[in-house]
Amino acid sequence: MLTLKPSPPFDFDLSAYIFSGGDKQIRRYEGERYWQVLRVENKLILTVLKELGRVDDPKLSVDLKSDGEITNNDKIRAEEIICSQFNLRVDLNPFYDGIKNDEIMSELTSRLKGLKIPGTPTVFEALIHSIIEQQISLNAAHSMERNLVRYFGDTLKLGDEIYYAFPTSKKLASATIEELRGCGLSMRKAEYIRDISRLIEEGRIDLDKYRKYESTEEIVSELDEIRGIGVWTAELTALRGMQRLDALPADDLGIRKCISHYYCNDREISGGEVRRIAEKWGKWKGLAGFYVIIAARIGINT
DNA sequence: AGCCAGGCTCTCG
DNA sequence: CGAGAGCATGGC
Repeated sequence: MLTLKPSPPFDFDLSAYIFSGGDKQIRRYEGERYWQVLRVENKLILTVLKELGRVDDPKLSVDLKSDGEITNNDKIRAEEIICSQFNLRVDLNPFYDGIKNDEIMSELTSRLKGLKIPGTPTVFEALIHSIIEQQISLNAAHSMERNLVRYFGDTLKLGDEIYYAFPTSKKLASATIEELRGCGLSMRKAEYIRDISRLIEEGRIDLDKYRKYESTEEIVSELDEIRGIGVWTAELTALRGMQRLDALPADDLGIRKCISHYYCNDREISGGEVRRIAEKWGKWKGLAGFYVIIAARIGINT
């Protein structure tokens, strides 16, 4: 068991709330607990997170369970992944200060104080999710994501419970198109996912190197050159997988609708208009976009 | 039933 | 080149 000290303010339950409908054997938030399987040093560890403190003095407990020994090094690695994934070390105060002149955003942030983006443990997972979520409804995408993880993901058995880890690039690189299509994916998406996984296995793509990049735009333009990845997919991957809080998927239908709801009276707006509105949020525009999405989802009206 | 849904690529003209 | 068809499943 670990106890983490996130940078305040942090509202874990609000931040994990989007996983309420998740698969119990993959990742889910329920009864004030969030759980998922992490791959640490090629070992599968179930991590269960729970908030013990308060928004202004947060303490996050992490329970680790595996089918073998968990070393001290494993714990350190798991802690590192969770801190990064949930943006625990990010101080939200500069964001709140930075959007002070935006009345609407100020209202939303005061109502959603402590909300941080819950990302993915790996860049690869964010990228595969983003590809699957291209164009189709989230419900359809989530069903395919579940199929993919259940079919290709390694299992962790703890007593009579079984959990699935997100598949490795190695596993997906050797998948057949038929298997991937069997998860509900289109021919195209099956190809994108297999081919990108192969490029990673061949060392032609190094997703983790992007974390070191100074500029998010540079990341997006490089990812954009890969077949199957457009600007939208690259931005979403940077936001959820690389904790780039300045990455705003402006062309996203949900973002466009929600920003219009709060800023343009629900008139249909373009990605370009979203980018223009988002300029004033500066390096926090991806995070601000997430606030707007969550605000709309839980029905905050200004 | 049929149409749209957090895009992207490929193919025509 | 720019526009337009095609894709997959889930939900309304």
